[in-house]
Amino acid sequence: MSPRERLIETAAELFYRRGCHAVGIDTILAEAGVAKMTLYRHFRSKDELLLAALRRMDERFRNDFMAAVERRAATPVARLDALFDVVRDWVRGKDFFGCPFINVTAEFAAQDDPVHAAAAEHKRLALAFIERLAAEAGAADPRGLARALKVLLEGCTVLAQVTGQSEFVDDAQLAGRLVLREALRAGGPAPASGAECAAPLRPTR
Amino acid sequence: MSPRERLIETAAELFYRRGCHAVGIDTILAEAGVAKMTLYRHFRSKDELLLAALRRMDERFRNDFMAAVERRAATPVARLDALFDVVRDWVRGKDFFGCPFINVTAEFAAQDDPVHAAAAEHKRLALAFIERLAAEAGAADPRGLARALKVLLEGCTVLAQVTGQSEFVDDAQLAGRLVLREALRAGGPAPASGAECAAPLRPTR
DNA sequence: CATCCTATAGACAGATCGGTCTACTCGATC
DNA sequence: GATCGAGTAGACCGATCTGTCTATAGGATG
Repeated sequence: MSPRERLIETAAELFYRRGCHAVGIDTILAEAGVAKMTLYRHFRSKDELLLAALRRMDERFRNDFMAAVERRAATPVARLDALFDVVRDWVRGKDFFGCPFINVTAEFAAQDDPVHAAAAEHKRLALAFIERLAAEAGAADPRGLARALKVLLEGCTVLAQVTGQSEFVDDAQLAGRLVLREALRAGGPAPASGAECAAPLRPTR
Repeated sequence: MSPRERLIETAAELFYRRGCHAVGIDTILAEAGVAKMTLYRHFRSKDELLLAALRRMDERFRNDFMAAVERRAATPVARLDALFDVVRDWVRGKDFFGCPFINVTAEFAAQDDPVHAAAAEHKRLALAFIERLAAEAGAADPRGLARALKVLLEGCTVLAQVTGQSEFVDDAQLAGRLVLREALRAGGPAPASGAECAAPLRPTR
């Protein structure tokens, strides 16, 4: 792995688990085994390294997330439910420290800050993925359904982070099934595909 | 206002809007107009000042929040809906920088850190308030209803913070009414009080 | 008036911060 | 073999960080 790659990977991990302002450049350099001059040959500043790390996290996170959802369920409706299962696995992991994109906005509160903007862009793309699933599922209002589910997903993620209780994902999933059922009943052209929602309102695991 | 009070108030505001690690002691001292020795006479360290500021924010936040909810609606059911209205007012304000308790967990990720624990305690108390309302509303499962609503509230708060779109509160409120209707239908002893939920599924403002 | 407590102002220490600079090594290419 | 670019090691700079120290002022209480 090239020095540049090692820097981005190491920065992404350290920024995520310790916070951006709490991690110094020297720590990243030591962990990555890279000289300081090499860092500044590739990036203008610490903030640019942070931006690169965020872009990397965005790619990886969305790819992994989408792949996990699609691996877990086959139909669009089932995948909308599987969103919560994937989040559950995530928040239960020992490497879970909340959503990295929410976390950076806590340290870069200004909306027009490039770091904050990168986090907002991630949320926009993640929402678009859910909306695509919602459209495939035949929801009358895919955008509204996606936004409601996204609210539930974000909510259980932060509550799991703050309280340490992954059970909030179960509560979110139950509410999600309610929302899903309603959204598909309202104008779903394929009532048969909604059958999965009539299943018992329990987390799948 | 005593120097101690000025320190706590100033620290609460600065930590909230700029982040804990991004704000230095000297900045707080200058803003509060307090000498450095006075700070260390009242608090052992910066972290203890942060803890005091968090406790202050917890008290004020929950008091203001509960008062706003009770001012806005009279019945328990209506108050459960008004939770979202209060959050909407909050996130639309220019002094909104996300939930301060979520924000500190981004900078103090360790669950056993006192700062993180203070944030978790705040969430526990805030949830208890909603659960009390849910019980008064006659929900068959007050705990489950409260947790579902809390997930929605947290979710729309963080999405408003990251994306800058307060409309996520509307989506959350719509989903909340769905959850509320279902929770009251399941075992509500007072079906009449659930009439408010049969109202049009639109944000009240 | 004397004493005591609180608070102030500001110097100071030791560490760490982001960032720059020089000197050197290594490997590939011409 | 000479050259060049990328990377390394580490000194170095000015700024900033948390926290301690001294000296002094003012107000309340004895």
